Amino acid sequence: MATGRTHRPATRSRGIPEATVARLPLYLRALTALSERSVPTVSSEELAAAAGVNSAKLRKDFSYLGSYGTRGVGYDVEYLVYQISRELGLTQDWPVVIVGIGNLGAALAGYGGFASRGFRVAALIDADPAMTGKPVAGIPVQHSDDLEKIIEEDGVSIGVIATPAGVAQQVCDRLVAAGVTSILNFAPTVLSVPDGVDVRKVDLSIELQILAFHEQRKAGEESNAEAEAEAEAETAAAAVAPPAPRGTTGGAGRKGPDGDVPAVMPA
Amino acid sequence: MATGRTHRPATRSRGIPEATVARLPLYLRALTALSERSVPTVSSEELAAAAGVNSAKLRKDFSYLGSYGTRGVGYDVEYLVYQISRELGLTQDWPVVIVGIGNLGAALAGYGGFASRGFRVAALIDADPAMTGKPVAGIPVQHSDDLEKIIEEDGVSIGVIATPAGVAQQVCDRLVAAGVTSILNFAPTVLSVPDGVDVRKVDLSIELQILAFHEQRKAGEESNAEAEAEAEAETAAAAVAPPAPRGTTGGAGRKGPDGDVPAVMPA
DNA sequence: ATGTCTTTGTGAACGCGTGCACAAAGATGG
DNA sequence: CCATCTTTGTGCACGCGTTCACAAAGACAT
Repeated sequence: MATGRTHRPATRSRGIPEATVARLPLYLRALTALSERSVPTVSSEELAAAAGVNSAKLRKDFSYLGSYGTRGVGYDVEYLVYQISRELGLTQDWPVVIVGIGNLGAALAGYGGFASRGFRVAALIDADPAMTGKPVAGIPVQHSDDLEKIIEEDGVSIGVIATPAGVAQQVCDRLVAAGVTSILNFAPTVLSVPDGVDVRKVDLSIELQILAFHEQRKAGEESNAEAEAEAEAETAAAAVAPPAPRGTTGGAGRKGPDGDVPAVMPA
Repeated sequence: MATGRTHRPATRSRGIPEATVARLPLYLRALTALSERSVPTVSSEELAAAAGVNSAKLRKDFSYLGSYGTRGVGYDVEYLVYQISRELGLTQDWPVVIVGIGNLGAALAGYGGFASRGFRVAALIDADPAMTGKPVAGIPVQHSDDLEKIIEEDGVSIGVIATPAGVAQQVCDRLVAAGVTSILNFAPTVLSVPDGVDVRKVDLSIELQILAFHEQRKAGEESNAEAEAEAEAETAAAAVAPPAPRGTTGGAGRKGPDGDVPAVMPA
């Protein structure tokens, strides 16, 4: 999960739980795959397997949408594709602007998964004048001076930020001021937005860090098979690189106002 | 959040809740920013604001790691950076391979957020012979024939898949067979892996679809201010594009409009 | 029509995550 | 040394999400 919702905390949207909404695209993908293979119907068990979830969960998810299945048979693939698409709002056209055409922005511009689901890349925007006019994925890059004009003319309500972290907030502000109400943020920053604007964040390095955590745990488990492990590796760690917990009062402990402090060099 | 864990369902890892682990990188980022500005200490309130979370949640999260704060003062920034880094396993070096050097793979290879957090790009791998030897982000691309050798020689345990969906599963199988135990998957497919292997998924289009859902809801709310809205737009929608609820034998019907095929083009 | 068999839809129980609210801990000043 | 003030750490309650398990619904055969 590279995901993390930000705004709109636990507000059930129109009776459909957030967790369910987040899984609908998953079902939709599995269903379109079946549709292409001309499979007419599918059971909750089969579809759940294809989507990588539990079948009970899938049935409950669908129950929020309505009773679209047939007992004893399963779900009609085409019908379900349509119902989910409609629920997600994919039956209409969503113009999207991508701001920041670096490697990532270019990758996004060329990503087939967008166009295939109702998202249309209305414009690519970059602050670098050298990029202006250069076609990326077949679309000419426009200069960020025209950001407001582009958004208003095309009625864009969804913006993707793929800029460096330093300028993400100001880009965000301009997008919002121009009328964008949903933002997908790839920059590693916390964006602050007014009420009514949704922000979703995708952070590439966070996912890796979570993997590292589990990886470390796996490695630790197999070496310290016994109990011993439980007793905080604190002492051992302290021997390696021990910034003092706090100046402390009495302790002679090396207080380090700016002690060496290991690793994690600045981004 | 663009994210979604896959394997390892609700297993509390060593007493630290998954939800907390997922937030640690967030805190770490905020803390390193403070560290760069040489801020010595920070209160839970301030740090929570910087990380975009609730302060009670932050304190509870930290309480799982231990008592690293000082009442009446706050947390020592440097010390906390170290503790979180250690908990996440970032004090050690994690060699990572990226498979599939298209636009996205190239973006990942050059992403600063990796190197700055203990992740080292050990190799870039692509199946296209034309790519072999070509430097991307300063690292020469290697051919996928050498995948197993690279992984074993470098002791790589984390792999990133940025290939087209069609080959993601086989790439995954080869990675796992060669010894990789954590996988970050950018291909829009459900990967199946043996027990003991962690998979995390980042799907760019899923995030947009979730945004679209909320966007649609927002738009619907303001236009249908009254009750009327509640009564399923079923009939109206059916008039627009109504695949029969149970196509049965007759209508083979509209094949999937979108070639789902994901892109993330290989070269 | 009737019975059997498959699969959905959901009531209910459970567990995790979140947020409140407060006591305990320590800093700071007199 | 005592009083006051700030901020942490956490017990507790609540709500969301997940899972189980089963009754109801329909297909299908006889």
